[in-house]
Amino acid sequence: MVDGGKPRPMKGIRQLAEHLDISIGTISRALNGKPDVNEETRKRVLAAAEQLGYVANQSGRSLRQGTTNVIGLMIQSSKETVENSDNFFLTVTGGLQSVFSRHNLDLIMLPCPHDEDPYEYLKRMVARRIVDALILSETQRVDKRFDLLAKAKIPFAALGRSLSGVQHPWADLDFDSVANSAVDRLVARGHRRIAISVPTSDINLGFVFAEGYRHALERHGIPYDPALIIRAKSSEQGGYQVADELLRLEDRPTAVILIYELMAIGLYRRVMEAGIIPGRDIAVVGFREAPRAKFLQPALTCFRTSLHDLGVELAEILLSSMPAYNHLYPDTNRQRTWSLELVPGESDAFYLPSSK
Amino acid sequence: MVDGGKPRPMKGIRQLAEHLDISIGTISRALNGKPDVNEETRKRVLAAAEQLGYVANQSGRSLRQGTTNVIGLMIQSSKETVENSDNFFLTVTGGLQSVFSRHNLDLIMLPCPHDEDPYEYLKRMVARRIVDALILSETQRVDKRFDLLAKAKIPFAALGRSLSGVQHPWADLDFDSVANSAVDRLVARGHRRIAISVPTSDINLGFVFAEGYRHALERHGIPYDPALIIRAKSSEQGGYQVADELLRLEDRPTAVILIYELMAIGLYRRVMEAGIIPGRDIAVVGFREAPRAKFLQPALTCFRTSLHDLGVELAEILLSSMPAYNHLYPDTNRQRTWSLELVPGESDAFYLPSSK
DNA sequence: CATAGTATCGTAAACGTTTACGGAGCGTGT
DNA sequence: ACACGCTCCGTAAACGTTTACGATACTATG
Repeated sequence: MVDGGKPRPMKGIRQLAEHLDISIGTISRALNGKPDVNEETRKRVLAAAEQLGYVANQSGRSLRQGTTNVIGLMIQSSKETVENSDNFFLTVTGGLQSVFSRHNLDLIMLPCPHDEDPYEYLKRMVARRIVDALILSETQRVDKRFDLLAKAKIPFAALGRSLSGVQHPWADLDFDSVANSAVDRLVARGHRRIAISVPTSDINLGFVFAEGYRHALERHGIPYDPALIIRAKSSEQGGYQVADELLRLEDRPTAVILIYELMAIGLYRRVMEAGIIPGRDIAVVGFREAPRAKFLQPALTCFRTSLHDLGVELAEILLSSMPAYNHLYPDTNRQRTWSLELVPGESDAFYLPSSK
Repeated sequence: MVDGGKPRPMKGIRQLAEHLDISIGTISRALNGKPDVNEETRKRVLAAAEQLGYVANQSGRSLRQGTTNVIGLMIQSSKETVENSDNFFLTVTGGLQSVFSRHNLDLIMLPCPHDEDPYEYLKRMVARRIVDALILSETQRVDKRFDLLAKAKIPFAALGRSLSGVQHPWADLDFDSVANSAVDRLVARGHRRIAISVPTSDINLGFVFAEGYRHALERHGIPYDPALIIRAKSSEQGGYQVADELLRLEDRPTAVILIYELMAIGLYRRVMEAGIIPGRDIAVVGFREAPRAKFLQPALTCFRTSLHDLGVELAEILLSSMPAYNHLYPDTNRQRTWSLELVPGESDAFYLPSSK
């Protein structure tokens, strides 16, 4: 057997092997940190790989190992839900990656097209085996996607709770306590008719938010009025519509809780058109994103949190439910609500004269 | 034939072949629409695949074909971008997908972690051969990534121009003409000291914007004052800082052009703190996102465009530079600026008394 | 009947990895 | 001398596809 010249240019690991005159098996072991390889040769291999710019072909590796080292984050970006969702996802993504990168896992975002059914899209992605695990977001109240993933035996976690697949791992903002403390704060200022905005879609956070609101009212002995639950898009336009609704109500609320802070822009606009000054004639409390709310006029009272850290938490929850990694995250609480901190502004600073 | 009731999930093409008693070659040909297969058997194969939920394993296919049918969109989500990107990426993504889906191409987003060098990140993604082609965004004035992609012979296009790789395909908003018409409009209202905000980073759009502004001034014979070019983050906070700078200038400008509309929130806040009313004492023009600007108080004059259609355009540009698809997009202009439409608001509606 | 052509299908070889298995070399203890 | 264990490395078989090639049956043509 003459292993003489090079009849044709080899690619990949074979070329590297030929260049070093080492077998491909050893090369692979050296690169993957396997124990049974001389440290001396490992150094040579690593150096040569670096120099020649060799990186293992992912398809070959995936095919052999049955694993892709890629985690998918599915986002729906549907027109109806949250229009300003990018920085939300990108910030959470940062937290996710800071954990995944420690395990050489890459995160990719899977944006489901508007015109495709999310369930079918997910089914396709799962079947193609392009990712090892999945993170779902914008969870619906009942969400068939959980059943699909459970049946396909693909590890997953969710950014947001859901009623389906009760035991699924998730991390979620604590909508419940936010609604509670918002109501507490407003009641302390003399408000009794408090409106709340919820999303138009069936996204579960809307229900959780509304339930928290309802419980808080109960606690204060304030009657619950369904007319004060206003469905609107989570955008400036939605805020404008919320104000429209408020103005139409006969016994007009003195306060309103918005589920998304940018809605305040539209709401401010609309009530001021009606001669009503936010922070003087009507109290407004928003949700999330304190740094932005600070610059509204009047500054919006709202709730701050670190979406980055929420991402970190969610990543750990996911890894703890992946067989290959769960030993690293032994007793992780797999269902975790993430708290927010109240940031007082001027939008609800006044006290109702009728109170006390 | 007893149909047990629950068809268990298939592992691969071999089991499908066994189930149908057809060779795997024929199965593959049938599924991929190859000509030399009987229509009758093709129907049988498709039906069985559908029933058993068989979808080709992507790794196997990629390995054999050397192609993944996946297009990557790299986003950097640097701290600054995170704050202002809003639904920018998701909207463009929608346009991209509407084209790609016609060719059975899936789009994934590749978010480069904050703490990783974009160049190294891209290099890794390229080497792993996880995508067939790439779309770059947030292009820098000089951007080494283009050289990397050119050398790796990976098809690519950019969302945004760059000075490097002069001949690279791109689609970009027409910052030049936006700056021009903003200046024209302000000059027509009597303004001669017009400030402009640009991003703090080296992202190329800032330079293009500033150049357009400069040319417009030249056209009107207005002297160019570097002090009127204000670097600030593209966020509410950035807008606040812009206002700060403006107030500090001795010969205070009467108008300001913002590169990102949300900056107006912070700017409004700051100038009003100084007793200056936007739309009366100072003219403000913003860039992009007319629907949102409408709800600011006073409504912001800005420029509207369809980011979705920009995505469509960009997708076609990319496909036209991919060998496998370029025959479908024969004479596509591979460098395309995308125009915007002025949406008049109230923020610059007044005329300077000194004019005329 | 021989031959060529056509439609359809099966066979097997890739694609680039990882890894189970075994073998060579060497040291050590009996 | 022998057995044994250890360290290190090469060999070859997978992983699930696609596809070049050839085989078969059938039809048409001479």
